[in-house]
Amino acid sequence: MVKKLATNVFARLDKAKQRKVLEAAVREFSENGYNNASMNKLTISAGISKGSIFQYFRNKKGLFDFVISSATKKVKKHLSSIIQQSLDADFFEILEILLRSGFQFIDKHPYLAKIYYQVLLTGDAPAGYNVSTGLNRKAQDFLKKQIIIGIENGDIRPGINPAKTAFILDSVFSRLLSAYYSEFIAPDLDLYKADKANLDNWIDGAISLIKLGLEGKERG
Amino acid sequence: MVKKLATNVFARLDKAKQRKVLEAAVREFSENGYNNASMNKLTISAGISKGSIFQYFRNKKGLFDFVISSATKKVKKHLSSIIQQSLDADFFEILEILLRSGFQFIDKHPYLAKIYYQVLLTGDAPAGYNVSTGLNRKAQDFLKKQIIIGIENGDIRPGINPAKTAFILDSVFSRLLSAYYSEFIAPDLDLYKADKANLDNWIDGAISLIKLGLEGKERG
Amino acid sequence: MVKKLATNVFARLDKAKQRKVLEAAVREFSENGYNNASMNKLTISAGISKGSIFQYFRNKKGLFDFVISSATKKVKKHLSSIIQQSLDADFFEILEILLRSGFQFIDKHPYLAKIYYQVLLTGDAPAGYNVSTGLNRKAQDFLKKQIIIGIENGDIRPGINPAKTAFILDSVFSRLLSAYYSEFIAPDLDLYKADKANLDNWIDGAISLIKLGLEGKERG
Amino acid sequence: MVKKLATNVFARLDKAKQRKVLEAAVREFSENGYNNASMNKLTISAGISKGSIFQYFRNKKGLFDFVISSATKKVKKHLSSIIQQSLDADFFEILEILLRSGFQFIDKHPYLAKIYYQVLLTGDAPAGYNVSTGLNRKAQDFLKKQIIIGIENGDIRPGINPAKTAFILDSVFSRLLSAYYSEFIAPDLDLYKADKANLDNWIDGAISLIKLGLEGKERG
DNA sequence: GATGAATGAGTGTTCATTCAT
DNA sequence: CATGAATGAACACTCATTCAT
Repeated sequence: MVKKLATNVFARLDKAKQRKVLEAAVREFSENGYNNASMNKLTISAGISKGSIFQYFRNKKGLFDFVISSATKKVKKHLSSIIQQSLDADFFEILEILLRSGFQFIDKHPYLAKIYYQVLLTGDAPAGYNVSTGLNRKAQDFLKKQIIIGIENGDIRPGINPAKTAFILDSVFSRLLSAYYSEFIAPDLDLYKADKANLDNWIDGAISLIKLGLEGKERG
Repeated sequence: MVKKLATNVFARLDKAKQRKVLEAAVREFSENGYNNASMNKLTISAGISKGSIFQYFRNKKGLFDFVISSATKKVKKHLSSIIQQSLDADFFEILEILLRSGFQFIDKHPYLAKIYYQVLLTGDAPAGYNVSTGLNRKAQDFLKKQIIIGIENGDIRPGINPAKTAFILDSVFSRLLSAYYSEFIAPDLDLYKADKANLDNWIDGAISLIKLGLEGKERG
Repeated sequence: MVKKLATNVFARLDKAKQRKVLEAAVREFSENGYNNASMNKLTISAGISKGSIFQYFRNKKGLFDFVISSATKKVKKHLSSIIQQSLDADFFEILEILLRSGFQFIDKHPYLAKIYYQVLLTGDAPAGYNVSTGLNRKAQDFLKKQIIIGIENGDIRPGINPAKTAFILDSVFSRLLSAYYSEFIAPDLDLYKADKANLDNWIDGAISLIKLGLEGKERG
Repeated sequence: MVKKLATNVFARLDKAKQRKVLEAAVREFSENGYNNASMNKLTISAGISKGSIFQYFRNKKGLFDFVISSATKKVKKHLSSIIQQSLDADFFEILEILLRSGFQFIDKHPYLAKIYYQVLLTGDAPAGYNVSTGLNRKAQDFLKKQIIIGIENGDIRPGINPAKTAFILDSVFSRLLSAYYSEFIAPDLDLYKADKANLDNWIDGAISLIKLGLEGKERG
């Protein structure tokens, strides 16, 4: 017996309606976290009936899974364009591309990043949700691989631990991104919804700091 | 008529009872976040009556405020001992002391850090709660001040933006601490509940990386 | 305008589809009782659209009526073959045939008996459903008639009340049947899904007990 | 840690309120069966708030358990008086006492029997509810023991299987009781809410029938 | 000052049924 | 004639908070 996927119903819907529902869901989860998001309020803000949401997604977890997986798709699409741009770049150029495109992603999808970090950093997710198989690991794996290549290239000085360094770089990048979409992370630092000039300034500053820490060639 | 401060009543209580209530509250908020924490369950696990807790703290927000402020006191006490240790230390030694004592703080108060980062990173807090006035700012201010001193000392090379650098260092440190208390942040990196050897390894690695990025003197 | 009978549409359907729908309905009602049966789940397990089932049967009650009436037809068909077998039999042989064929009926239609007894014994049926016009009365009427004949024959001793005795026999028989399809009725008595040997044993035991109670001739 | 029993809360209530709630619950379960009973409607008919019921009994199953256990207590109390009366009685006198007191019990607690048979015969009970450990087994065990004694006494002819016979007697008795409280079981037989004369008539008829089936001494 | 029973709005979820396609 | 998306009332259950004792 074939189990009907919950999303089949949703997928057959009018595209505009799909977008409306997805946007409302993203917003609700983003603003309240998983457990505190209200299916009731969500249906109101999406302009659909209570029964419909559950017909589309079976339950709250189903909707959340859908939100996450559609977000993941968006991230992957985003990343593949980054990888294109990165082909001939050295390690620190790749870092810059990565960071810059992170900010761009937030510009395009302002609520997704918050959901992602909420899940990752607080575990506020459906029961049994496996956080660690997600994007976080992929991001660090990507960084790790680039670091290894960078060491081989001579871009990065040898003797550093690629996994740990990837983790640290990821920490910095993700906090920069968080501070870009959330006014509370770094008040007074002009990173929240920063304009292009400020952003460039931060990117340059962060990258050059990292460069000094990792670069393979002698200074001077 | 002067409104009695809620905590007055609580403060006059038997110390053991105070501790029991506070511990239960810390635990409940830590495990569930602010909005998802249940006052009902809390009273049961604290072994206290429902009426009493509302008498002591007026409402859920009041209890949360108390938890946060008592946590803040603990952090400050912790920090003042750090400052003592830091008097004759150079910048990078201070960093190490800071990081190391962060891990110690988590060992002593395993639930507090989680509450703190939950509030900071997801905004899961009482309506109108002002996150940015808290410890986060203080931590960064302390770092900033040390950086400025470090530049003056020649420990740190000039040309660096102290505020931004403080923010970045704070990002790294807080993520390291998070990964120490949460199994999901950095699986496979042996930082979650790490033993002394692993911890030293991480601390050394992180500090020396930062040193390379910031240090004032020529390498070699 | 003449209102079309709901079942007309259904009756014209492909026989295989009819069977699929009926079987799914029987199963759903049997496992959950009338009120707790779900039309939503039923349509899924029947592989039919929601609209169609309401077109065929108008509403839940209509479907239930159909299930009951089709079950009644099956029972009647079954009974008529029993009556054939019973033409030359004495009363206690008829009883045995009746009981034995009851077990056979359950083997062939494992879910129907449960529905029937659920309705009869708990009243879990559509609002206003008239239970007492059903098979139950017919079974007792049949028994009553046989008892009267048995008395006339001298198979059964005179002086007993045919209607009451029919009721009592029906009680015993129906409980035996119930215990054959439901594991909870008589645990430890090896009647639930009994094999042929056990079943024969029960039938012999029950019939000979009844014989002793009713038989017309002197013992010994 | 001691888990507070849900019924503690309820037990501390005003007796009149306890009775009101219990009666409403018994009625609701009796009229609708377990799954179809509505906690919402129950609170309304009991005149209490939704929150209260769940404070008293934790959940629907908890309330049901309480209803069943309080019913069981009533039955046991009832039975112990029967056992008193049965001390010097022969087997068939005991049977009569048993049946007669069954009718008396229904007079006193008109809804309990229905709940009991609903659970037993249809399995409409909380998930995981173990039907077979209940009163049913005890009733049959009691009958079985009496049969064994009866055989030893010579009241009952030997060669009879006590367990199976107990099951059959139980079938007859329970159906008689069912027909006394439910108008649908045996319409036209004057057993539903029968007056004393009718009841005596049924009891005599049933017992004498059984006597003929089981009695140890020669007829005539 | 301490208690804990009471509350009703809120939660996620399922339901039988309708009706535009 | 078949479909299945839409619906809103109903479900069991939890919540923070109140207040009479």
